[in-house]
Amino acid sequence: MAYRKTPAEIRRLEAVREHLITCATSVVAEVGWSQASVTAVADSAGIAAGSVYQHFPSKAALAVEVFRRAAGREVDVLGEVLNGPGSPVERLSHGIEVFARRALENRGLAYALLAAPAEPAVGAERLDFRRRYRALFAEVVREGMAAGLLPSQNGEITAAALTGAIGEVLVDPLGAPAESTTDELLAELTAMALRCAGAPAT
Amino acid sequence: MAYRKTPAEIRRLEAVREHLITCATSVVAEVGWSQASVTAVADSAGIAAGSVYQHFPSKAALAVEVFRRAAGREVDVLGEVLNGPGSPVERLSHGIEVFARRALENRGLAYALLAAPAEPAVGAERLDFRRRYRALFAEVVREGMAAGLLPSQNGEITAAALTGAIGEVLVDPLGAPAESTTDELLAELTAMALRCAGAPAT
DNA sequence: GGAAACTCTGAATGATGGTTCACTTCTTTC
DNA sequence: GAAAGAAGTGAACCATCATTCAGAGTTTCC
Repeated sequence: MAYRKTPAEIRRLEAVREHLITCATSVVAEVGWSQASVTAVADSAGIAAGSVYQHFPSKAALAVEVFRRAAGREVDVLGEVLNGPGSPVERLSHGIEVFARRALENRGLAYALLAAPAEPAVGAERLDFRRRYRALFAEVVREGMAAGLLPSQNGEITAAALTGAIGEVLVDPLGAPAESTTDELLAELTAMALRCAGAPAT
Repeated sequence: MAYRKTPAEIRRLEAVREHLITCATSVVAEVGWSQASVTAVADSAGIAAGSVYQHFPSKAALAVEVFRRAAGREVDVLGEVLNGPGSPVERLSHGIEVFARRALENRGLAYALLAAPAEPAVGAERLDFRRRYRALFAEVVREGMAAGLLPSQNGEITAAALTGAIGEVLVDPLGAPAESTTDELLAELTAMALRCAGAPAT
């Protein structure tokens, strides 16, 4: 026995891996998936292209990890709000506002997560996360119906519609330069979502 | 002067071009953009790969033409209904039903137009057509507001939301095998859309 | 210090798939 | 029928990147 990774070495490698993921996320947020070559990502992290393969078996695996980390944060935040305190309708409204505000504050990343062209592996991951958003919304809609706050409806379909509607509304502003009327956009978006779920006008 | 295309020859060439577009559309509907290689498309049309370049300067140009033709038909049909007879709310409901029914009847193509991963040129075209859908919906929403049938709202945002919502609701069933409950889906979808625009419950 | 085991490097490799082109085949005109 | 010009062919070409790998540099442990 002549070599055994010391704890410090293990930590260093882990840190490099994390740094790589962080840098890759930045690159993707800036130039999109299609322009985020292994070389570009490695350069951004200050390592050689070949070294990427010490941490990930393939570019796709790295891309999936980048997507999962970033999208996972959003699902977590949204779930936190949607399952938090307040009436179902309040939670829905607040959840959408928080989601949209976060997206508008990090447009590049949001666009990458929501809509930017990506390799198949990332596309599959995106579908999976859309399903999670749907599930979160569907649960709130069901609770709203149970509480008599929302009219009878197919919660799954409304949830899918909310997911698509929010994405579409955000994507166009995401492509455009900084929107001066963020607040109006958020107000209209949440109002639309409440109508979509059938919440009575305030 | 020793050669000059005869009218019949011009027609023949035009027919070949049309046939190529038709076959390319079928291939895309069946296997998606990413699998629709020049060779596959040419094979399907019964010509050599090189011959494609007698009709289009690049694969991207052919892909864009395929997209425009197919998406243009849908925009036309939707516009026809949305600008047809009836109250704004009726037109909106009917338009969405027609759009969704057509999509469900040609799932492969609908998926290709709405969501399938595609090269940048097609992606740009997709954005453009989404804007057209939005414009059509926005006009109906405005008319509904003017007629006092819909509450005050930002028509552009509602239109974007409708576009995204319909796409999202359809895409999942589009991926799944034939839905036995098409009618229920259509009913829920139109009901959701009317709520989204703020039409009073029937 | 030195052998063993590992990490890092970046140029070479390889796969993919759009595009080109020398050549063949077909059309037109005289 | 023959020359001129165009369309059709498909194998070769080429550009793009992800991936590999032989060698250089580091770390570990005796």
